[in-house]
Amino acid sequence: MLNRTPDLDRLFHALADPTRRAMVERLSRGPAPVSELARPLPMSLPAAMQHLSVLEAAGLVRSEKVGRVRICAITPAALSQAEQWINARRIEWERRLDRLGDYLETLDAKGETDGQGE
Amino acid sequence: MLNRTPDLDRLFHALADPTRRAMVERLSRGPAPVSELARPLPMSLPAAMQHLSVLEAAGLVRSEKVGRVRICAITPAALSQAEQWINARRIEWERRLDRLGDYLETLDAKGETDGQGE
DNA sequence: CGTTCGGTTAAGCATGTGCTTTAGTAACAC
DNA sequence: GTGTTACTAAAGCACATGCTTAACCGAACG
Repeated sequence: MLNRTPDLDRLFHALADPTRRAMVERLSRGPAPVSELARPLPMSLPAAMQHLSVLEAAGLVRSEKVGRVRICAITPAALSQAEQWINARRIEWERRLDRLGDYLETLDAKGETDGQGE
Repeated sequence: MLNRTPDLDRLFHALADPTRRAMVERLSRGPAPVSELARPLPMSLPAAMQHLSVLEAAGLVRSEKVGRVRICAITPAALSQAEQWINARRIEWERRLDRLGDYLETLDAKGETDGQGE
């Protein structure tokens, strides 16, 4: 049921790098050419390109060549896929804590008890 | 402003592995001992333990020894940190598309024009 | 006591990742 | 045409990751 993870793998892996997150942050504010993405980074341009292709492989970024310049832009849908997975986990444990709450309430009828907390 | 990323690194990296996500999924439904987390996995127990320590290092999982058994549980707060980062990106590009929308509306007063699209 | 169970540590290895430098190619400027 | 700009492709290298097996430890059980 949960084996369809090839793109969540790529997605989270892409986001696990500060350089790549910086690129996504930059692109959230609008499209940019490769060289502009690379300029602030402490690495060579080929290295930046490699990060970029990881982002593209993850579906987070889309790019298109215009003349000799490659313009990059984010693909919002990909990010929301990651968000959905996280959300699904939260729903699960919230429901569980909810049931636990119910259970503790039934215990509450008899006295004070707790096994929860930071 | 965005250089405080040491734990987003660990967090996304931890989630980038299907084995580790499976563990988180399992733990979302309730605490479990190490051996129960490891049982369904196609790998040795030490390998599973290593994944587990990645999850702990990322702050996603907390564990405690009870007798000779180690009980593991998720730490919901960590997940929401990842969610927040994703959300922040969405807010940024939504605001940007919003401004673009405004801009296109002002153009609309004069006629039909577009520079945006797939 | 000794044995099994659950977990832990350590060493070793194959592969992957993140960078580098070097050497291109295509578009634009002159 | 030549030269510069912006990107791309390829090779190579240092280090990290993900797994293995073997050996070990303390808790529980007889």
